[in-house]
Amino acid sequence: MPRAGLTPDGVVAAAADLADEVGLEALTLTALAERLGVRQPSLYKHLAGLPAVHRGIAVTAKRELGEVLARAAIGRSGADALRALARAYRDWAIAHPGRYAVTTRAPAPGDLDDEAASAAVVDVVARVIAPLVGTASDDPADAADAADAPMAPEVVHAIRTLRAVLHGFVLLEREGGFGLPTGVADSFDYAIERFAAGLAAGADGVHPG
Amino acid sequence: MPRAGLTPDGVVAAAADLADEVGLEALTLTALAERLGVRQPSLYKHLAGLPAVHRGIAVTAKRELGEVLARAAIGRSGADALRALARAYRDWAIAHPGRYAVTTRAPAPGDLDDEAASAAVVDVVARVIAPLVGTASDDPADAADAADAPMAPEVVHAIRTLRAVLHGFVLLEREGGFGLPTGVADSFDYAIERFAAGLAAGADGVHPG
DNA sequence: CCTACGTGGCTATTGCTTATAGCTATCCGG
DNA sequence: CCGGATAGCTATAAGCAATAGCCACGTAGG
Repeated sequence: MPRAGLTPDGVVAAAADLADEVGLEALTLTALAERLGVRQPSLYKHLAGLPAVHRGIAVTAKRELGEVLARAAIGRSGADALRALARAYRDWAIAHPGRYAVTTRAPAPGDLDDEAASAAVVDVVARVIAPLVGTASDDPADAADAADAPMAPEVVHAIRTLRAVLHGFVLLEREGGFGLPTGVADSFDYAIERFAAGLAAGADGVHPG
Repeated sequence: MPRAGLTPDGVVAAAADLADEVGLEALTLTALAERLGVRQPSLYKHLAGLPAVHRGIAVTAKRELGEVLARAAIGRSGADALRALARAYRDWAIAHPGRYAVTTRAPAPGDLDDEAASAAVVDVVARVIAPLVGTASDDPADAADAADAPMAPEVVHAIRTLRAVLHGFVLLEREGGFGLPTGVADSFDYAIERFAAGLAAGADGVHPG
């Protein structure tokens, strides 16, 4: 019996692809082992069970998402960067449903790799959003600062809000939460424009007129 | 062996409570049967398996949520109604995690009860949001109209956006997607205020200044 | 009153899942 | 070239949903 030559990283990579194809719920160790040409218990030589597989997918997926978002925002600023970031997020989530499903899970406390990957994603979003918050100063230096200094509460709120919009939209779209798929892309663009407008409106002025 | 006197509705009610307590993922037929003082296969005399249990929870939960939202919006209008609706949504979702998890699933096509319950929730949201969309006319008649006539695309977009914000926030909060729980309520309020401000800003004016 | 049928609850079983225990053969370092 | 670490295997346990088939409860009909 020749060895299959598996590695933890290889198993995780195969698991991520399989999760994207069949959905995270349908990702079983048996199916994963079959794809790797190996019996199910053999996977335990490389990873400590299904939770470890999920965690592995989460770390690589967060790294990928962080890179995709960063690339999308390169060379753009202001609302333009926000639009590009949002579209890249949605496109990636739709293209990688299995990876995405595990991306929103918080890292286990003390899991440094996972924490770093998660922080990298938040950092990209922070750099795009910080200049848009409140009285919308367009000084690029603000964006750089946002990564180093502790963020202002309003920036934290804005980041969470954007993540909620993005995450909620992707999830509702995927689970068919919207009635017809008609114009979901338009609705998404609308959501991003409204969010940008809301940020630009500043800390006051909720009531129209 | 005396009969336990179960009914489909009773089983669903117990399942909803159990799901809130242990989480939807941990809601097993075995645990549900045990709580009802019955063996697991007996449940099949009343409901066609786990998917039917989920569907039953979904219908009752959507009805409950629709009522809670409607009650919260009574006697309020404009951004006030929006705030009350949003808080009621979040409170209910946090208080009923099991029910909530199944609330966002789309009804099976042709499932009239589920479709009606889902439509009722959307209807409440529509009545609150419609007056706030675009140039924010405050005529209460608009709200009533929104339920009867086909909704304008912008209203559909706005409803979807609000649902995405609410759903995304609740999910990220529950899964610990936000780093520290610090100020999540503040962030939620911020999100709603920004959303309201974005609606009030009208269809144009994305760029600040 | 009392019988007979419908049905609610049961046991037994199947097939799927994750996970562990223990064996063997392979590969690499000394 | 040999010996130890280990990658893969078989066998197996425990928990899950779901089906098949049995039996006793309880009530509708005579």
